[in-house]
This record gives sequence, C-alpha cells and structure tokens, in this order.
Amino acid sequence: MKKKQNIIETATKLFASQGFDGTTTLQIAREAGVTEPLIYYHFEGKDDLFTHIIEHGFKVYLERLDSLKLETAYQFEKIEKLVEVHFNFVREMPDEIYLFFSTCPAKLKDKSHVCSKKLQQQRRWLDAYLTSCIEKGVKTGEFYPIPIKETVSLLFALISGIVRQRGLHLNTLKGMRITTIEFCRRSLVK
Amino acid sequence: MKKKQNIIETATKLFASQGFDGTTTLQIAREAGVTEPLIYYHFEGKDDLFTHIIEHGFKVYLERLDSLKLETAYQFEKIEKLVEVHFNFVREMPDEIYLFFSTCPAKLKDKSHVCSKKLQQQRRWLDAYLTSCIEKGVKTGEFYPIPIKETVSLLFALISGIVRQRGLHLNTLKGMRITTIEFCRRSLVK
Amino acid sequence: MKKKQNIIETATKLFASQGFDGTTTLQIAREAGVTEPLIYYHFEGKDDLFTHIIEHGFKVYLERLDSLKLETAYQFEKIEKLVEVHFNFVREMPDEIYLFFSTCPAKLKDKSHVCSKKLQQQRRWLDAYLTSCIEKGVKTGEFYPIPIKETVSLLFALISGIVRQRGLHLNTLKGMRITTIEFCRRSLVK
Amino acid sequence: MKKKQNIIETATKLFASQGFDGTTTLQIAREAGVTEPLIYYHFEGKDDLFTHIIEHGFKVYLERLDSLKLETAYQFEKIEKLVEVHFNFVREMPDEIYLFFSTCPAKLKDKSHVCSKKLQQQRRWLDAYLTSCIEKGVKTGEFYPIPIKETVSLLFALISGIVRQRGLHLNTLKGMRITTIEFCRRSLVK
DNA sequence: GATGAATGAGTGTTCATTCAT
DNA sequence: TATGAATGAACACTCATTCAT
Repeated sequence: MKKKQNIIETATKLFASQGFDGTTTLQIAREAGVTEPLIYYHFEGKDDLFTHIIEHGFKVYLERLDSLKLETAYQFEKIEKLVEVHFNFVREMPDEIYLFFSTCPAKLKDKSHVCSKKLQQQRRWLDAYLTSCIEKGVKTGEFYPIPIKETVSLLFALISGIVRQRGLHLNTLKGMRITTIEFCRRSLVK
Repeated sequence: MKKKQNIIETATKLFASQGFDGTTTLQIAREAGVTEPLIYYHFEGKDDLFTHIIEHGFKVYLERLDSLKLETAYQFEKIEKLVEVHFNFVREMPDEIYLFFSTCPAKLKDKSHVCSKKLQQQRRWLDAYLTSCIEKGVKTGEFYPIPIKETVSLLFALISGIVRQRGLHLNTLKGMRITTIEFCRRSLVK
Repeated sequence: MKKKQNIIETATKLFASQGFDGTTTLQIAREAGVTEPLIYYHFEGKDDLFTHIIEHGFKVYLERLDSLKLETAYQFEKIEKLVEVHFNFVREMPDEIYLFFSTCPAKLKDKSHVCSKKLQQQRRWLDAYLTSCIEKGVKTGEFYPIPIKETVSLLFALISGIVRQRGLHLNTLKGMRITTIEFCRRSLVK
Repeated sequence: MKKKQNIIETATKLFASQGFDGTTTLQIAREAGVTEPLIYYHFEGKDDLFTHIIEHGFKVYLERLDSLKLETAYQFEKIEKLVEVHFNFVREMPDEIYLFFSTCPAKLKDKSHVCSKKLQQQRRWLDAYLTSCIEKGVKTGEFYPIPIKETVSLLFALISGIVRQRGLHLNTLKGMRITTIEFCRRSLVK
C-alpha cells in the first residue's frame, strides 16, 4: 500500500512540473520505484490517476475553503482569510494547487472531464465567495464603490497568478503574504 | 509562402489551446492544410517551430514594451501604460501572450532552451521596469512606502493572472482594464 | 470445489464464444466469481485449463461414440446413430462440441499439443467408423457404389458444418435431425 | 505500393491460420518484410486491416455468386453451380473464404462490425438462392417433397463444412467436387 | 482454498522525423 | 516547394503468471 502512495506522490510532482502530456507512465513508475503495470493495478489508467490526484487535492482544498464561511465583522477580513488560505495551501501542497490553477488547458476542452468539472466548481465557489464579500463591503461603505464583477475577476486573477508563481518556484519572497493583503486592503477599504 | 504562415498560425493556436506536448505535428499539418514534411522544410522540427513562434511573438511584445521607456511625470503612469500594453496585446495576439505566460513548464526545465531564455528575459525586463518605477515612486512620495520586491512580484502575478484568464477566455468583462488600473492606483498612489 | 466447477464452466462458455486467444484469465475469473490466482491453484495455466476442458468433453464424447460400436443389420443405421449422437451432444454440451469442431486453428499448429492430438484422435475415430460403414454398405449392395474416402470426408464435413451452425446458434430448426438423416439416406441407400 | 500488398497478403494468411486474436501486428510486419508503423500508415489499425481483407474478398466472392443468377432448365443445375463456385473459390482464395466461414466468433458478437454485416449478407444471399431453388424444385416435381428451410440450412452447413476442411488443408481429395454434387443430386432429384 | 499485490514480456498504436522523388 | 512512403523510438496499456500471506 505504500507503493500506491508512492505512485500518487510521484505522479503529482511530475504532472505539476512537466504537465500531463509531458509525463509518461514509465517515468512515474521508475521514479516511484515500481513497475508500470502496478499503476494499472491501482488505477484504471493515466487519466484515472490524474483524476484521482485532482479529486483528492480538491477535497482538501474545498474543506479549507468551507472553513472560511464564518461570520466576520468586516468583509475585508474574509478576503484576507481567503488569501491566507491560498498561501497556506500552496506552501503545504504546492503541486496540487498548481495543478488546479495551471493544468494544461487541453484537459479543460472536454467539459465533461472530471477535472474540468472540479475546476469549474472551484471557480464558482471563489466567485460566489468574493461576490458576496464585495457586494456587502460596497453596500456597507466598508469598501470603495467599485464594480463588483470586475473586482471579483481581478482578485481571482491575482490569487491564481500568485499561486502559479509559487508553484513554479519563481517567487519565494517571505513578505508576499502581508504585501498582498495590504495591497488589496488599500485598494478596497476606504 | 502562405502555407508557411498557415503552419505558424495553426501551430500557435494549437500550442496555446492544447499545450506543446498535447499537439502533434500531424494535427498542425492537417489543420494548416499542408503535409507534415512541409513543416520540416520550413522548420528544423517541432521544437524549432515552437521557438520561432515564441521568438516572433516576443519580438513584437518587446517592441511594445520598449515603447514604454519614455519619461513621464508620474511613475504610476508607467504602470498604467504597462497594464494597457498587456490588455492590448492579449486582445490582438491572445495565443502568443498566453504562451509566454502559461507554457507548460516542462519546457522551462531546460534552462538553455531558447524559450526558457526568452521567458527569463521577459521576466527580467518587467522586473527592471517595475522595480525602477516603484523605487522612484516610493522615493518621491508618489507611492505609499511599500516593499519594492514584493510589490513587483505581486504586479507581475496580477498581470500574468489576467493574461491567463483572457487567454483561456474565462474573463471577457469590458471593464477589466479600467478596474485593474484603478485597483492598482488606489493601492500604490497616496 | 464448486468454484473449480465454476471456472471450468465459465471458461468453456467463453472459449467457445470468443476463442482461446480472445478470452483472458481475468475475464474467466470475474465471470466465474473468483480471483485469478485461484485458476492457477486449480490448473497449471490457461493452456492447461483449455486442455482440461477439451479432454473432459472429449472423454464424454468418446464414450458416446463407443456406444455406437454395436452390430446392426444395416450400415445406414450406424450412420443414422452417428448423426443422432452429434445432435444429442450439441444439444447437451454445445460449447464443448463446438470447441472440438471449430477451435481457432492456431492451437492445431502445434501437432504435439494435447488438444491437437485429441482432435486428431476424433478425426481418426470418425474416419475409421465411417470408412468401415460405407465400405461394408457398398460391398453388400446396401449403398450405391460410391467413392469411399470422398464420402467419408463429405459426411464429416456435413456433421461438422451442422455442429458449427448450432454452436453459433445460427440454426435452431426442429426438423434438422430428421431432415439430415433422410438427406443422407436418399444419397446412400439404394 | 508493393509493400501494402505484402501486408494484405501476409495478414490474410496469418489471420486464416492463427485467427485474428492470435496474430500480432508485429508478426504481420515481420513476415511482410516491413515495419509495424507502415501497417498504420496504410490502415487505421489491426481491425481496419482485417475489415479490408474481408470486404475485398467478399466483393470478389459476391461477384461470383451474382454470376449464378442465370436461368436454368433444372433447379439442381443451380445447386451444382453453387457448389462449384465454392470449390473454385476455395482453390483460388483459400484463406479469404476460410475467413468468411470460420472467423473466430468473437467478431460476430458485435453485430454492427463490418465483418458481422458482411457475413450476414453472405448468409442471406445463400439463403435466398437456395430457398428459391428448392421451392421451385419441389413444386415442379424435380425434387423430392422435402422441407425447404431445413434443406437450405443443411446445404449451407455442408458447403461451409467443406470449405472449412479445405481451408484447414484437411481434405485434399480430388474427387470431392463430383462426389459432393452426386451426393446432393441423389438426395434431391427424383 | 483463496487472495491482494506485483511483474516481465508483450500488444496495438502514435510520434517526430527522414528520404526519395 | 511539396509530398507519399517509410521508420526508430517510444507510448499507454494488457496479459498470463507468481508470490507472500
């Protein structure tokens, strides 16, 4: 059973660093210290292995997101928490979150593919969360009178941009977390 | 010569939508209405075709970036221009810019690869441009006293996040351009 | 022990309907409700399982054939009995007899293979039986003066053709038995 | 283009002697003196190659059958011609006709498969031809008053049995042709 | 008796690439 | 320029079989 875990971890790392198409089952097997057929004993195929990784990582990710749904006095606090969750997640599971945000878009073409569905679900979740935050913040006067949809989209882009950077190990500055939060605060909070 | 152009355009579109590894030379040939060997007549191989696309797109991209090096009274104006250049570029050459920002990172592993070099060049250019801007802005008091490196990194993440979104056609709101600029202005300018 | 029987019955059905090469041990195991290694506990391998089926079916088949060796007043009665034995056998053990007559000939290439030997034995038995019948029938004037070898071969072809048809469920007419016998009678008996 | 023909001929021979599942593409390639990918250049895959063989052989076969549709004074003449066509065909294209009559029934399970369709077509053709013959023969008193359907089925079984024998090289007697015809004549014609 | 985990050797198939024309 | 024919190397995947338990 340790070998199955080996396969999963190796595959996650390789998919994140080389893409799905750029990673071969032989490579996964070798780096995991197993033979190729074992992958097919534990999973239905390369696609299924990928799906398993996405689904598992996504489950953990969603649990964290759901823990954010507590009431707060200020809307910005919710945005702050959201940013922090992503910083924490990318530190603990950098490959998984990188896959959510950067999977080679070939996979996304097939709308019925599990990955496609999960990623849409993620997008909808963040959208709903951010929209609610900003709408309230604008209404109560906590935030500047800013366009809702555009700001949601922008925050999503910012978060995914940062996650991608970290996933690629292009940005390892310690102060990013606080800088990002303050950057957003000045933009949003009156 | 029209066929060569066909190959380039088709390849650009396919690489952007399916990734480098997910696109075959046969697919490029068929969609471009030519035969496979013709690709090898015009280019040394699949890698060379990809390189050509990146280099050409990059040349145009750099020309636009270089046109920004004019003196301005305010540093934020430079950032504003930079954002605008990217919005323009992604509208005119969505596939090319998507490739710069999102190429499946397999290619990036080989640091000596032309693509890798170009992309690093891009990063250095933006880094230098933004660092200079923000340093000056902070020094002159135009900007808040913010950490330089982190803010540069954040702006880079924001821009690449937005470009990716547009490249994937996930975000087609008209107000994004002005919203983005105002978002940054409030964060940076006192 | 019921599981062993399950394996045998499932394998017989699958070999007959899909051929030896078209049937996998996994398929046999699944449809028999056991795991693959159990097949290897009871048999030496796939080949051995096949051999066992052929040999067992052949034993039953031969016993029936041997019961025909009783003396009869008329030679045609012996042919009639032979045809009837095959009609009975194909009704009771359709898969087994189908395998004798139609096994994908790949197996037959290896002349030393048990299956090959059994099938040759069958052929020799039928050959001897029919040759003796027809020779006598012709000599005594019961039959028309027909060429021996060719008629034997023809009757063998007819029987195997009918068995194949039934094994493939292509021919389920009730009157086939009597029609076949009368067809042969008119051809043979003066 | 000679190589394509090589592939077809080699594959025909191997499919006939080892079955579809028992023949590998590598084996076909080697015996045809080509490399495996060439098979995939000329055909879509192993299935397509098989289909091509069946379709081509079947076309020739049907052309011969269609040449039988001439009017004759006696119905038995039509049956005689039918038997002769099969004897000729099996002498000239033994592998092809063997495939029609003996293809591993796995293929036949998929009713939509081209092979399945062709074989059904063959059966319908022979059925219609023989039914018409025998009905007329019985009505005019040329034949004995025999059951139509059963006799058709029997003749089909006889022909396919003989073809199988010859395809397997189990029966190479020269007198088979005339013996078969006379056997049928005595059975059918008053 | 019975099984979950594992594998060496292959299987059909695809790919980027080449070559003769 | 342009292509039909061809291939070495690799690919995802399957198979019959084994072994520790």
